[in-house]
Amino acid sequence: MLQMSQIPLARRSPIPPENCNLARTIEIVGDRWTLLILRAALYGVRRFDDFQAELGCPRTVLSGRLKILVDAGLLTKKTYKVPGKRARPEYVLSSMGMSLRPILIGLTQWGDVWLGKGEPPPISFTRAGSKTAIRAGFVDPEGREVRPDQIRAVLRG
Amino acid sequence: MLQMSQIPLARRSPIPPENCNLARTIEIVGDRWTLLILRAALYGVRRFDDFQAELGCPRTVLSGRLKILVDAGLLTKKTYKVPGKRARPEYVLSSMGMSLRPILIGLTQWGDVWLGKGEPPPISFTRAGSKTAIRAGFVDPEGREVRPDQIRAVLRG
DNA sequence: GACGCTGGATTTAGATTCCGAACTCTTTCA
DNA sequence: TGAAAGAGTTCGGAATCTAAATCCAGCGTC
Repeated sequence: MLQMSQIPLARRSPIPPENCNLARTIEIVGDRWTLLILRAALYGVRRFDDFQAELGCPRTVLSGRLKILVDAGLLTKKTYKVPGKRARPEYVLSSMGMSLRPILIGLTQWGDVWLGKGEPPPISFTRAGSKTAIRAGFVDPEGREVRPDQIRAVLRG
Repeated sequence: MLQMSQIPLARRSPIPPENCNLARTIEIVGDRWTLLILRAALYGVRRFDDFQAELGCPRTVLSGRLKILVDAGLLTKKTYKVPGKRARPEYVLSSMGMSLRPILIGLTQWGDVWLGKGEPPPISFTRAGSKTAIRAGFVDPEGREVRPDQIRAVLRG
């Protein structure tokens, strides 16, 4: 993760995957169904059968993935009650899960660019009150953009 | 993906996963080994045995994942030749794969915050020539940061 | 030029996970 | 009393994963 144009050859990564926070993150969210669940959750889906209809995955897989996400802290299991119906659980994003939103948007935009087949993207993102699209990127502490070729990795110790 | 603080209940997402670029992206990179391969590649790993030593995954799985990434266009299969040795393939990131870097860095920083166990992150990112850390985020066309609660989703049509 | 070495990749067998459908359980409505 | 709806669990067969052994091609060596 050094320079954009050309990454020097390495035999191993500078940080062993065992104590890398990226690898730890991948252990949780690096799964097709898990990511699709988070996608649906960010669009407001909360209920078991709604997730199932949205994803089309086996109920047993959905059940397992929801449990993992609740245990990891990305989803919170609450109870909802429609009047005249019985109480049921719902799965809502915690702030831990919410903070993955920039990454999901970034993946969406990556797909728009590289997999979009020339069609305009079905969903785009703007600043509130504006109509021009925003994009995922990097900012310094003052909120100014840092272009990809300016990024440098710094190892601790 | 509307407002940060409270997402309204939805029975289905506004975009069916079949023609959603996020879902298409997840089909490619939504896999534990694939993401770990991309992580290693961004750190400069290029050779089969180096990937294998880095990831510790079965060679058959590695072989399959590399093929998927080459077919999808994220990796390019080239040939390298050490003098006195025979020519061998190496797998280098294409610009398509390179452009995933902000997302991988974003995932790293998400892990630093939520899975870091209080330790300072082993790797951080700065602007070239500076020492202050940068972060993944959103910018408008003029390069100014857009804070998460200012983001709005806009559907086409 | 037969032999071993080395790096890349496939084969094989067994364990795990996935999938799809059916089933369970509980409360509410008719 | 019966039927419906929501949230799961159970179960057998199919696909995938893992680990280890094997294959394969070219280079250096003798």
